[in-house]
Amino acid sequence: MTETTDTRWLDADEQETWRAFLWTSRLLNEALDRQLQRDSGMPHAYYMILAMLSESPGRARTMTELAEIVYSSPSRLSHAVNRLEEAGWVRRTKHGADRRTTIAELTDAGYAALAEAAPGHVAEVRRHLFDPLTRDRMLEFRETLHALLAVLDPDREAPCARELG
Amino acid sequence: MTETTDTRWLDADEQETWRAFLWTSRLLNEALDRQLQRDSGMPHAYYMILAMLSESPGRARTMTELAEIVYSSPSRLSHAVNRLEEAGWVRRTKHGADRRTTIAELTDAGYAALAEAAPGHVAEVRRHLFDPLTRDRMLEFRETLHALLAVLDPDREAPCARELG
DNA sequence: CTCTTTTACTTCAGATTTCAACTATATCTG
DNA sequence: CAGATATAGTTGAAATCTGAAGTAAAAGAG
Repeated sequence: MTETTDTRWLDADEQETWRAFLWTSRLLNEALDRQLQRDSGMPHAYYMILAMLSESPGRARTMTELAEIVYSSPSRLSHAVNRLEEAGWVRRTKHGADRRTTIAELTDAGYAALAEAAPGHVAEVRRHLFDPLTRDRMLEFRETLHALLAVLDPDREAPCARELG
Repeated sequence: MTETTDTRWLDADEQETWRAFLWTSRLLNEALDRQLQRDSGMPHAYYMILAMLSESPGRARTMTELAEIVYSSPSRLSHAVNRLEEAGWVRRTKHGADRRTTIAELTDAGYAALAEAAPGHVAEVRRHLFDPLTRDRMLEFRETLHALLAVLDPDREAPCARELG
């Protein structure tokens, strides 16, 4: 509590890097949210839920798994799935063996909505994230992000855990 | 409208890069929000408003300037300043010459709150963003972010516009 | 000097997120 | 098996954010 330690402030380069990261992520997120909301009537967070479900075996996941995959709190996911269920894009089922767990399943309508939203969304991601970068820069960017993720989310199985053995 | 063009989907590397960026920015933002909310009772967005005001001449800015600096919509800023004013951290004044414009000014209490919040916040940024990166990686990361910002926010005066002349 | 347009900001309503309970089921302990 | 604890998920209220509409003042057009 009594933090007598001197703070090591950010130097100019760090300051600029930090703010660049902040603004970049905010602007990118806003651009994607606007595009998806305008063209497909859903926020980006909801698109991601549909996308992750579509890649899951049987297009279904337990709520807990799904929350982990989309980096969402259980509460936020629950609210979101409520809306997605209202839209008819996701269906909830009860797990047979463990009756605590709920399974969220992508409906055909949900898959169709995703399929229709995807091209515009991908175009937006490409335009803002990949078009401005050379391939090499993109790959080194990814390495940097993985280094950050390793600290931010240590428990996650590292996506680049090839060097482990 | 009739988008007959075939979508160029993301390849595996792009997909991984995109999601790494998404999760990194989300996790970092959540970490900072939690730390600031817990230790200083304010969300990160509000901290940023105080911080930007503190760096402004006279610790004051018009609402429009402030909104641009913190990359916020006028509406969001207005709501935020309402709360900051309730907290006694910011004061609104009317501009003399142009009676449309409102000036937001950091109060002494606001400066004090900022000063108290800063060390913990900076430590969190350092821990999550800079400790995991070498200096070179940090600098190249910054270049990449500037390349993205140039597209996301073309009207902004580029922070690295040295090459222009 | 009116009329129109722009600019600066606020407000309203609705949507989403957060955080703290809360319910229900399963598991573990003795 | 009874009781404690852990897990899975939901709910409700408060906070925040969004987008559209509204207000007021300034600037421009005729």
